[in-house]
Amino acid sequence: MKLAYLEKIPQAQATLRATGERVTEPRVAVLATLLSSDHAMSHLDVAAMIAKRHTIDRVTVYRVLDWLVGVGIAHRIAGDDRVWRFMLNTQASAPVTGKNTALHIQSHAHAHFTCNTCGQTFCLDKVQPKMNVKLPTGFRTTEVDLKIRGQCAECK
Amino acid sequence: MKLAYLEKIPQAQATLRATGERVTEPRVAVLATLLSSDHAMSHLDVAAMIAKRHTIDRVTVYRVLDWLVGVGIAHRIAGDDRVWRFMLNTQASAPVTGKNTALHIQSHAHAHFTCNTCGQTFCLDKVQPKMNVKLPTGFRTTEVDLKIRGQCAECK
DNA sequence: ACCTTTTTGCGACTCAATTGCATCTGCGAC
DNA sequence: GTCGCAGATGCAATTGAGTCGCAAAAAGGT
Repeated sequence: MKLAYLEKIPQAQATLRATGERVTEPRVAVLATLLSSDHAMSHLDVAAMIAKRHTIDRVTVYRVLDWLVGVGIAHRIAGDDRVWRFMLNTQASAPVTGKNTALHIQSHAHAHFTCNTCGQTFCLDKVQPKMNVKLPTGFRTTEVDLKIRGQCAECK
Repeated sequence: MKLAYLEKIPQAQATLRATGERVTEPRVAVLATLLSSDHAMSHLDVAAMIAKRHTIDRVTVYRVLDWLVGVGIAHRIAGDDRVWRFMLNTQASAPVTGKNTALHIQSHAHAHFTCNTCGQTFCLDKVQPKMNVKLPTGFRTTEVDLKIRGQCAECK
């Protein structure tokens, strides 16, 4: 069962406190919103959700979202509509560190799925892409994103 | 050896003629520009390149670029700066058609490399990502993009 | 409760991309 | 060759995501 926004507030506060940074009301609200969502949200999605209960400035939402990315709680996904979407990190979505020309992506490479029908983007934590990618000589890898488009289970 | 813009014009005209659509001067110019580039170009890159010889409206560049994508000659890549970049398709970059839950990406999945230093994006045609991705039940795949970030051979 | 540092809110701004509309042009028909 | 018109272009105005500067507000240690 999916818990709603309000019920996620304590968890959001705890997570924020664990960072050692300031626990502000907008940060709690944004994080609780992300916690209550199973798909990636744009800054506007987040702002609209919060606006049902509090007033919040769109710029603050942008800044909190960026800050969450900076401290490693969330990550951003480039959408096909040139809008950033945000989603919480999980253990399974740690950054991939490559070695040299022959890159062997161990596991935990980052995979996203975007539904062409409903437009929602999901983070495929359980997906373990085993990729054997041979880059041209002299190329070094620091990060890998796998983006899959298609239709989700709801939209078939 | 990399051929320059002017020398690519006949090839551009031939490719356009093959589509059966109108062969206009802006289309030839845009396509010749893409043909003369080894990396992905933004609409502004293209417009600036063409502007050295002809005058062209930015909106026309947008429209021609979109049209090239529509007829299957080029494809667009979402950059981290929310700017679209365009690159010609090659045989090796055909769309991937998935089957069902257990997706087995044969080959020719689309891979791009973006250099964190010089910012250029290359299409990795020679890369044959062998991926074995297991999607959640009910998800169907129509398209796959692999985006790799790091440093290119020039920028080490 | 006080003080310092960090965040927030607000307004103005940037810039890629889009839209509406009038004009022009590629190209098939004659 | 030139005529006609569907389709393409140019221009001006608009949209909308994201950013910046700055003054006011709030977090958290003392």
